Amino acid sequence: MGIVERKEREREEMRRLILGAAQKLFIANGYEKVSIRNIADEIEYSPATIYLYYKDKNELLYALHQRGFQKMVEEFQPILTLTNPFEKLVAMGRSYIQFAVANPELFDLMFIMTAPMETLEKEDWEEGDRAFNLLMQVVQECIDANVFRKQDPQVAAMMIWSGIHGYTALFLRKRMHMFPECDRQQIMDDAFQLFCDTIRRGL
Amino acid sequence: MGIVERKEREREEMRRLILGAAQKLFIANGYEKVSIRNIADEIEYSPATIYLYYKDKNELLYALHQRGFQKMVEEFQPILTLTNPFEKLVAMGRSYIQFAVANPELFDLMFIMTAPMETLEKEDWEEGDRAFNLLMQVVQECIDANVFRKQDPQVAAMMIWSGIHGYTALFLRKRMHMFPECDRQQIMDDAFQLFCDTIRRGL
DNA sequence: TTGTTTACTAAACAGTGTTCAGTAAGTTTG
DNA sequence: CAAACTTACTGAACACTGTTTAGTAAACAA
Repeated sequence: MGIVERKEREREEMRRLILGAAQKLFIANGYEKVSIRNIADEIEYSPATIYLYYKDKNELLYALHQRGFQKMVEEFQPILTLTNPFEKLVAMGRSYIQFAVANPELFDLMFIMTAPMETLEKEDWEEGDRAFNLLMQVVQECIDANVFRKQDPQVAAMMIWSGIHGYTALFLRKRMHMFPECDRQQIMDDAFQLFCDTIRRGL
Repeated sequence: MGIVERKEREREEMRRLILGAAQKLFIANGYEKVSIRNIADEIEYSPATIYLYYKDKNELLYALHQRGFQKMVEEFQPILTLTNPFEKLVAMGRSYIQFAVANPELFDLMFIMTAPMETLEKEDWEEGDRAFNLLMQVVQECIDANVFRKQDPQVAAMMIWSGIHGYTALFLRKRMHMFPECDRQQIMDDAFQLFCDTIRRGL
């Protein structure tokens, strides 16, 4: 009897339905319009039903954050074919920023909002770990190619990620509002370029 | 007749009372416990009264964010007496991180949360501008002292700020949860050190 | 066919920011 | 001093939020 299997499938189907509705609302109207009631309306179920498939809103946001990582990893795929390790690194940084500017709300969910992270209690952040390891690998390639001096790739990767993440976070969270609006993008680009040049020379 | 002056004083007094209560709740219980109703309870007024002194919650949060900057600038004061410009820069970075770790909620309000920034419509972010100029000045000193090569101090300052802000934001928003808890502080410190060494060599 | 499990929901709880009509005290004017 | 006006304040409501619980109807197992 395949009943339990069918039920399992239906359950998975329902989780996808909920998540899909959440994603739709999220992309169309931004984070603040994604309420349990709005999701419930969208799929024509009662709000309480959602709690039968996700423990709470944070868990749902974590699942959405996972979809964000999937999308990001897909977009990063072409870069991995580059042969020059430093160029690869720069391309990754540029893509990180581009992804953030093109999908600000999704990026926010992935790297800034605390809500989705509240679900991880003891176990670690898998999506982050995979993405970080990808970066670390490229840093190692740069070290092997003598672009960077010999050092701990973990620390170097952390430093690079922080550097790139810095503007992105400041920009998205409106912390470049001391500059006139027209200049902001330019300053960000210049600062990114300068960061690349600096680690090229100094790391 | 000094009545309008007295009323003005009383108004200012009331704004301080409200802000003080908000600050108290904020420091004692963190951001999520700071609701208009809680503030009203604290000062023994009705919630509606608060709206006679602050346009909305964002304006109140902006005022709180200003207090944060005051506190931060105070803590930065001793550093400005240092004579070596590069040492001064490193000390500023270290203090930025220390401030964030010691006052995570306040730092969040100052540099991560969007709510307080929603009040600025066309006018720019004064507190940010002042702090950034302070940094830019020190960067200029480093250029003058030939520690850094000749370049646009604005872009260089932006790059440095982003670099430092990066870990801080990632750390506070739980994006170092791929590392075991005991290692996080160490990795952050190492990455900070590496960032300092790198800009020393490459900027 | 009876008994049990599963899937779902209406309604409530406890909170949130914000607005508005109404009141009471303070101030000015005749 | 009394009447008119102004200011300061509040109770109650509005429209939301996440979440829980008791109860129902359908699906399944015995």
